[in-house]
Order: sequence, then structure tokens, then C-alpha cells
Amino acid sequence: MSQLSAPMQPPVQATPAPVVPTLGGMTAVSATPAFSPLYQQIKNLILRSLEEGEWKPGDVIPSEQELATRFKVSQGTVRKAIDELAAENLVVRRQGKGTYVATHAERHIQYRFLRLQPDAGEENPAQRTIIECKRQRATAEIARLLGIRSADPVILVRRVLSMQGAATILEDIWLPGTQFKGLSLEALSSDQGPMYAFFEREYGVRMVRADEKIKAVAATDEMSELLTVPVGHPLLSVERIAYTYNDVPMELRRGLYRTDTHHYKNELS
Amino acid sequence: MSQLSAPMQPPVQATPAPVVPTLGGMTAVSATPAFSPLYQQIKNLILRSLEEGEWKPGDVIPSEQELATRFKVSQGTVRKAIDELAAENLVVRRQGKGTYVATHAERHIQYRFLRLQPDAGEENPAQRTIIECKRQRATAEIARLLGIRSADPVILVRRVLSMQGAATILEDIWLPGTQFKGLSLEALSSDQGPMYAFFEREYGVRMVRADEKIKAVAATDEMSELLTVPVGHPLLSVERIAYTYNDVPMELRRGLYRTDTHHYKNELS
DNA sequence: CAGTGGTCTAGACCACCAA
DNA sequence: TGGTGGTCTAGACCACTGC
Repeated sequence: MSQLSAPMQPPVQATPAPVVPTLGGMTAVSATPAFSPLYQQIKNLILRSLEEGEWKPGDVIPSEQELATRFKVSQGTVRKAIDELAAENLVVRRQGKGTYVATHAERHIQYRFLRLQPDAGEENPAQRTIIECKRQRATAEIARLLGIRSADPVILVRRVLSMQGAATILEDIWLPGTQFKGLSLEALSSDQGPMYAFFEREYGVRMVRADEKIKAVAATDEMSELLTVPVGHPLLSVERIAYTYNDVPMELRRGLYRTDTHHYKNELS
Repeated sequence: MSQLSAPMQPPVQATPAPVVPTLGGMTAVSATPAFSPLYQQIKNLILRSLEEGEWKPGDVIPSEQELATRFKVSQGTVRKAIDELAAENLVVRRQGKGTYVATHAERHIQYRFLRLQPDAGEENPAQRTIIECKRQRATAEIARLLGIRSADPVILVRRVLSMQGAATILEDIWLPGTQFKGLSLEALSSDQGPMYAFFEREYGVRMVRADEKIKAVAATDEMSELLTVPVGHPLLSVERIAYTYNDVPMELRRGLYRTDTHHYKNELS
């Protein structure tokens, strides 16, 4: 599609937006027709393929040249689309090899969303203990946070993470029951890697980003028992909502972190 | 500098790295000569001008075309350099106007580094009260964190931020005394905008990024008095090290946040 | 060696802004 | 109207990977 006369025509009109081809710097449309640049449209098309599972986590996606041919745009335009996807950690580029769908299953990048670090010394892998895994009906609040309806089925997983032998994190995890059918304590316990890698492998659910709200709270009886701290001991409360593609919430997680020997690390810019 | 024969020669050799012009895909240098792409060199040159104050916060920097001419590279290369600077929030692009040096003094982007948000309702500007501002000698720990020597002069600022009328944040701020000469309680108190904007204006010091370590702690007598909470009340402890250009630490800040009605917001990706 | 992503250039045109 | 950043293209060459 390389006409000499109209280098700027939009060959891929994903959205039905009727952007009239511009002429001389003026558009024939009023009221902000929601113009989106070509590379954004390409980005959205690639995104859709990621959502639909055309390429799975860890897979190579087609080369830039292939995608350029498929979408009938130049390689540079595909490149800019992929640049943005890489900036959002949805794909990973590897020179000489290709572009890969991001996954939580990679060595070294495990526990991408866990910001708790030891105050001193090496960061050791945590030991995990699933305490329970049961079906529930969503309360109004949990339904709201998960974007489902009250009384819809959810699965509650409670677990403890131990670091350097000491119980450090207590987490309650709520998952929409319609996804995650058949999730069991046994399956979770026998799994090795990060939980999000397990979700990718077993349910095709990919956590892409998350929001966290952090507070300081005092340990209740229940917390103090599971984390072996005195009642009233200050704990970090971390409420996380994790999202898949397109900002669809897929997990609510309420964590309580001991911070005597660890801290939550954050980088601002 | 647009020879036809050698389009890849490095016209800007900022670092003394003796990268021999490539010929046919082989370099004449061994032991990884720390090759850096042209746009990175350009980025570093622009960065140096920012450090040296050639353009001050809020200023427009020269246009991409001007910089391309100055550095004898193509506009696209300058563009890629500026892209990275913009991604790091060091500059801000404005279509049709130019590229501006980032500042903490802008409306709407105020308190860029303050992540405390109300659990519900609008985010109102905080009311600030400077409690004290005094000269000290750096303890070993504070010297280490600020990258100075023990017993070097530092300035300690203690202040309280009130939100919706309630004292919510208590902060101790340590600044290297050699910068920040003459900083006084009066000057700080009479200032209106964010403290980092004040630092930019009065001392030419620009905070560019920061690391935070977060813990949950119990309020001591002193804290409980200033924040009007009971002794033992759980508080968020936020230790921040703020950096200027080139990762030079310029501020140590120890904050205590009440999180009864507010939370620390974080976005993971 | 071929294939991939990475860099660099040159030129065209568009969208936005201010004078 | 002219200048700025933003988009898009086309082509060349480099660096890395694996066969």
C-alpha cells in the first residue's frame, strides 16, 4: 500500500471513526473526531491478539517486518507500536531473537509485583503455605472492587509467605469464580513458581498491572497468631487490585506485611 | 556531517571511548569498548546542559532542529534522545510550543512525589506548618544516606502537613548544608508552593527522582503529640532519598503518615 | 549465513500554537 | 503564517542470535 500520492491514508481503520482524509491541513470533521495515530491503531490490534491468546505468554510474536506486511504499514510504525507495548511491560524485546509476550514465569523477573525487600542482605525466595482455598459469594464491597455483581461466586485463597524462616506476609486473595473454575488448595500447594505464572499456565489469565493502597494497621488476634507478632503490632496493609488487559480487574488481594526486618520499596520519578 | 560513505560515524564523541569507525560489520576494538548509540550520547549532552543550568526549570529548550544542527546529527536522533528524557520526566514536550525543562512548580502536577491520597473525596492541597529549621552535624547514618561525610553540616527541617484540618504528616527533612546555605524557617514558612519548587527557585536544586522505603511503626510519645494520635497508633513510616541529576542524593526525608483516612497509592506494572 | 531487533538518516506531511 | 512537536515512510547499515 505504497501509493506515491497519499502517504498518510489510514489503511487500518480499526475503529469506525470516520476520519476524512486530511487535505491541506484542514479536516472536514468537527467536534473532535477522536483521531488516533496509525501506530496507536496498530498497537490496539496487537493488543487484541494478545487478549485473544493468538500468542501466549513466553511466545515470540511475529517479526516487525511480518506485522508491517500484515497491517500494511511501514516497519517503523509497527516498531513504535511495539515500543509502547514494551514500555508497558506487555512484551519484551530481545535483540537478534524477536519480541516475546511477557510472562510472570521468567527467572529473575519473578514476583514482579512484590515490593517487599529485606532491610539488609540478599533477597531470598519466599516459602509459601496455602492455608485455605474456598468458594464464597462476593460481598458488595468485593464485588465492586472485582467489577462483578454481589453474591457472584468468588474463590478465597489465604496463604502465608515466610522469609528467612519467619512468617512475614499474610494474604487473602479473591478471584472471580467464573474464571478460575476448579482452583484447589492441592493444585496451588503443589505448584512451584509465582502464583501469577500458575494463573497464566492453568487459566490463561495474565496480570498486567496493579494498583495498591497501603496503610499502617495494628495486628488483630487472628493476624498476630498467623504472623507470630503481638496483638497491636504495626503491620503494613496492602490492598491490591490486579488487572488483565483492557483494565479488567481479575484479582483482589489484601496483604499484611511484617516490616520489622523488611520494607516496601518504591521508586518515584 | 553527511558524508555519503560513512553514515554511521560518531560525529559526537562525548566520552573518550575510542570507538574506531566501523567498516563492514567488524570493529577494530576488543574487550567490549562500551559502545553507546549516538542518541544516547546526545541525551547525555542535553543532560549535561540541564545540570549546568543552561536551561532552567520551566524554560523552553532549543527546538529539535536547532539541537540537531548544533550536534550535527539528524532531527530523528535528537528526537529519540528527547523521548528518553521525557520518559524520565526530565523534560516535557508541548506540541506546537516546544520542549520544556520539567519543574515542580507547575499547577496540577504539584506534589509529584507525594503519594498520600484521601480514601474518599477530593484531593485537597495540604496546609503546611514548619516546626523548626536548624543546623546540625551529620550523623554517620545520615551522612551515608546523603553521600557526604560524617559531621558535615546539614540542615534539619521539621514540618507538619494537615489535610482537611487534621495533622496527617510529620516530616523530618535533612539537606546538605553546603547547598541550601541560609535556609531559614522564615523563608520556608512564607513560601507558598511545593518545597521542591522552592528549592528550584532559590537554590537551583532540582529533585529528579526518589527512592522510598516504607514500614509500619507504632507512634512514640513525640509523634503522638504532633499528629494527635494515641501512643502506639500504627503509622506509615516513609524514608525518602531524593536525587538530582546523575543520581546525586540531595535530600533525606523521614515521614510519618496517618492512614486512618488516607492511603499511600502505588501503581505497579 | 540469514533473520531479528536496534540505530541513523532524509524527507514529507499533519496537528497545534502564537503572532 | 511560520515554527514546533508528532506521525509516517523508505532505505541503509549495525549488533546480536542461532543454525
